Amino acid sequence: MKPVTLKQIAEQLNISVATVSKALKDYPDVSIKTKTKVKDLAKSLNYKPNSFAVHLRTKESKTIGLIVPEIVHHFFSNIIKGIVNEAEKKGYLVIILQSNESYELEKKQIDLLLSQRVDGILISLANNTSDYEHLNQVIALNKPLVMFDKIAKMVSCSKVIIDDRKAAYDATQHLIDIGCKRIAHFRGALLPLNSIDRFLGYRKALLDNNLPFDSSLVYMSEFGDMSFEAGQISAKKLIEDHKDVDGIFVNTDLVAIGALTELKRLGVMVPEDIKIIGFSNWFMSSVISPSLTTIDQPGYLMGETAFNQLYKEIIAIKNKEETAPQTITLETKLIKRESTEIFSKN
Amino acid sequence: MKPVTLKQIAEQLNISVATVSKALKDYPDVSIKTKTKVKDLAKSLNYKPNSFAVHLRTKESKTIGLIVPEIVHHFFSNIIKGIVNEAEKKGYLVIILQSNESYELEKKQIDLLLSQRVDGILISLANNTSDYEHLNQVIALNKPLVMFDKIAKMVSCSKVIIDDRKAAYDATQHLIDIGCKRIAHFRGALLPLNSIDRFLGYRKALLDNNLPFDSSLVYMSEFGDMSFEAGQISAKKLIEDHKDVDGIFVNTDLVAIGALTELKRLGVMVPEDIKIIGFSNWFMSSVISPSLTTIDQPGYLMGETAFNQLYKEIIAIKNKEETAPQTITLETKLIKRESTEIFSKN
DNA sequence: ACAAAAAACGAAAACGTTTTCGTAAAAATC
DNA sequence: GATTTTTACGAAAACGTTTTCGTTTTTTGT
Repeated sequence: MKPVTLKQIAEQLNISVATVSKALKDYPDVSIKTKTKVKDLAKSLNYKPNSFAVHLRTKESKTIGLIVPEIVHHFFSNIIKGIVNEAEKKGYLVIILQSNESYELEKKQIDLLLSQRVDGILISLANNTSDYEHLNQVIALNKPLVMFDKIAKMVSCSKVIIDDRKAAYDATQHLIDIGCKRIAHFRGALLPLNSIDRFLGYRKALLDNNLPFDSSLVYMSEFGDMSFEAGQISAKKLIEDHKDVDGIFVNTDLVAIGALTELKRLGVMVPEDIKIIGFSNWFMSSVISPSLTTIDQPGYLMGETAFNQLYKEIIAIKNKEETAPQTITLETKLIKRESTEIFSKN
Repeated sequence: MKPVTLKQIAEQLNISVATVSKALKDYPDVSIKTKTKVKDLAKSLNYKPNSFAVHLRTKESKTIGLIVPEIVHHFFSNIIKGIVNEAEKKGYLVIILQSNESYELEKKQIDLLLSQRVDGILISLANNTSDYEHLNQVIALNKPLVMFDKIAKMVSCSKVIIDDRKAAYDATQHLIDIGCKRIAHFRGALLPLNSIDRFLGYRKALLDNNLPFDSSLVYMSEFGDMSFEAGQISAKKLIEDHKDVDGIFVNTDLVAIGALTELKRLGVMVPEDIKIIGFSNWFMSSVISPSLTTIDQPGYLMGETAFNQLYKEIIAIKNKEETAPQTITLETKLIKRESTEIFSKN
């Protein structure tokens, strides 16, 4: 009933605890004979080292902390999966926490993880996080910290991101390439940074193609929420305000799908009248009708990459090596689907 | 740089480690004066108890393990969210592991969690888990174990489930109520249990309504996978084989959406020609067109409930009370949408 | 002022490991 | 067979807490 300890094994075999410990870890100064005796008994008693005792001695927990703003989200759950899978391969466990887009919670959770003595922390910031003291505290403790997707440029740690500005540029360019002249943008809130960058990418693409930038074509949902309804509302307004729009670049797929639905309801044809491109490549974008052209964000890869960077830094610190913070930018990909198919006008 | 310890605080204040420890935990045998001195210094040094030392002494880790077959899944990520949120409220951290629907991995992960000395384990089984030794091992160690959704009836532990048979019955009954006479079923694989129960609910509803059960109307995808493509393939076969079918009850939403798409491609109208009902209420079911009638599975609530049951058992064991395993059945709800709207024939 | 009671503190053991260093036993060398 | 070298083992400290129990100090009552 109570877990087996080294001591019990030692007593049964009439040898010392030290020898048992060393036998199990294949120290060279234990004879083969006792090694096999010890290992056999350990297995038959189903011995499992007490991780607390181990970690107390060795100062490493083989555990990392992960903070995401929201668990129920296709992109983030893919990231989580990437992290968890990769961590397990390297013998690390992942403690997961959800900040619910709240800075206050995020701060508390960092504290929690620190007192849990995790070996490192992976984090994607809450939207309203603009103070970075809690993050700098982690760095000050010389504990590896890697940020992904929703990052703060000011914090001096490694980051794994996509190039939102470039991806948005590509998306907009695609609309232009297939003939759109009046392109609207349904943008995200003022924070996180990602929204801004996507907006800037959109604007740059217009200007680079000698299309006028018209700020009245940029829509932001009332509460900055990225919901299905936000897409519906913006689409309705857009059709009321601007009859001549022929393309929309939307900040995120869910909003794009809302817009798609509303346009359909209003009798506006996609892609015939208006072409739409989303962002993130949510699974559902491939199965709705018309299917949604979008930018693929490599969630799983981002999770893997973020963990591997963290792992490198954990090992480096263990070996007392210096490491410089790195920023890794992952490739995005334009996924062409029906919502931007060229409609022949004959 | 190195974390602050009780010893350092004690030395600075010229008192013993014991007193410091007691002061921080508000023991009655420490004077108010020293308590405030200790607490102030602890705060200014940003002292955080070393969790390993604490846990080594107290024998509880304030950590639980969670194993799910798949993280990237709307239903499961909702469950995860419910568990993580509820756990945090009670001061517990969650270590998350993904079995990838593999029994082998699941077994290893149970071992991992046990050696990590978690206070309890939450698990939803992999499809091919049919041996329960690893689970019984947990129970034998008197460590709380709660299974949810994909359970094994044979294992003597608490369970949180929905009544799949009844839910499937309700779904089928709904099709019957709105006039369907020839109802097909796209079922899941032979495991998990849930598929079987849904199939049985479907059959019972037919028989209770004096409709013949025709096994040729029951389709199972080749590899037992519940994918979009599986829905497309089954739909195609169905239309080839049975011209007279007017309703389909599908094992899960994603497959239903695949079927929906294929029917549309084949020129079969939903709901006019064939009515479809899914299962699980994936988010996308509400935004596709036609929107999909389905059975709502309360994922978040299931997560909350599962954690709370586990928590109860953790506390009970701590207090050396006996607890009998409980099975908690959560309510499902029929969500009526366009895919089963009644089509007036005039 | 003195004993008794109450309050405040500390010494030490314990939790289960890991690892250093010293020593005993066995093997090798001449 | 005596000495050295090699091999195998164990004692003990350390990691940072918590908690019991004994001791000292202060307060109370007379």
